[in-house]
Amino acid sequence: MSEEPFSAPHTLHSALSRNTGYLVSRVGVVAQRRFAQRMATLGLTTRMWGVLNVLEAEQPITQQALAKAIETDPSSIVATIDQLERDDLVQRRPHPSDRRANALHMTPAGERTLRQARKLAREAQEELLGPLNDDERQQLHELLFKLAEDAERYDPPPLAVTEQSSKRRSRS
Amino acid sequence: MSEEPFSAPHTLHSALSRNTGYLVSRVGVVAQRRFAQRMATLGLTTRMWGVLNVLEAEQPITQQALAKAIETDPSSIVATIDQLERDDLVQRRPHPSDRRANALHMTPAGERTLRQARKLAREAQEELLGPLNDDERQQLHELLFKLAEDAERYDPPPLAVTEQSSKRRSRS
DNA sequence: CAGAAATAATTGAGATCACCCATCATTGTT
DNA sequence: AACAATGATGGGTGATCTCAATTATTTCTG
Repeated sequence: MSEEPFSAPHTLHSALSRNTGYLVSRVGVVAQRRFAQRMATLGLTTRMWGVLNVLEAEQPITQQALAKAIETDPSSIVATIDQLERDDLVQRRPHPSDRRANALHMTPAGERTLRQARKLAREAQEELLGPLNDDERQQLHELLFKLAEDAERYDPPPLAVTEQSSKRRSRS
Repeated sequence: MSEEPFSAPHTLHSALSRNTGYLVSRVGVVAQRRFAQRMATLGLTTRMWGVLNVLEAEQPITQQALAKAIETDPSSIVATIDQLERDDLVQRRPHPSDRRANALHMTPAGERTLRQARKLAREAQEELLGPLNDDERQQLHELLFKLAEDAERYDPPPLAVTEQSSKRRSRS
């Protein structure tokens, strides 16, 4: 009897929201979208923001290392750095011991922009986590961190699917 | 302060993983990617999976309502239904009272496929939530659900920004 | 030490996808 | 009857991701 033929749609459908995976994914894109919007204010993309963050922590870094750190294709880094260099937020300098590589450095302007970006990031965070109290935020963060850590260990990026598996593997 | 010049990259950088927003987003894409891979096994995309789920819950539904339910553009629905119909998982029937609309119905094959898809979804879920115990899973789900609920209320999908008055673009 | 293999940066070609607009048929409104 | 709103659809655009190929340089190996 409770089966209305063409009932109201109303988003976040229960049939889907049962799946935690669906929820992470969904919340993830919304978070990303909002974040991107905020960052656009400073002329930054999410990736540029990522670069600045990593760069601040590991000042002279190589583009390869950077690519791994922000989990993206090395070829995508190129354009990102191009942009950042154009905006004078980052500099490509010659790597001291490897002439193939670039040593990426942040400029003073880059640091300034990063500070502003941090403010926006906090705002975005606040907006996203609005409905949660401090305890819950803490919990959520820890849980997600575990997943992120684990996921990454297991996630053999969609590339290199079934090769001869004759690839040298990194060993830490 | 030990500042190694070109230290190891190692993914999931601390500078980024501090942001819960970054974590959701990151975990979200990984989850989605894996999920999609699994679903591809059955010839399904994530969106098709979403359609089947909603459809099962609200049998005769209109494409518009469906679009809202799975949070996507109505025009994207068209191709999705085309595919599902081609695979004989879904049928477009005439809407009883509105000749513009289609009444979407699931076929028996659709139900079968959905059941199999559910199995895969459980597997994916299991893989994703591997490092968490039952309590934690429960917690995570509830937290994400709150966020999803809230986000969606606030999220004025990137479309229909404000009115025609918001033509401002950042340029530097 | 020469030659081979691996690595760093880069370019460019597809492929995919989200978003948007215009169109057409139909419905609802006055 | 005229007009606005809605459902389905097609098409077009731009952004993004992925992959392959290229060049320069370094590292490995016999």
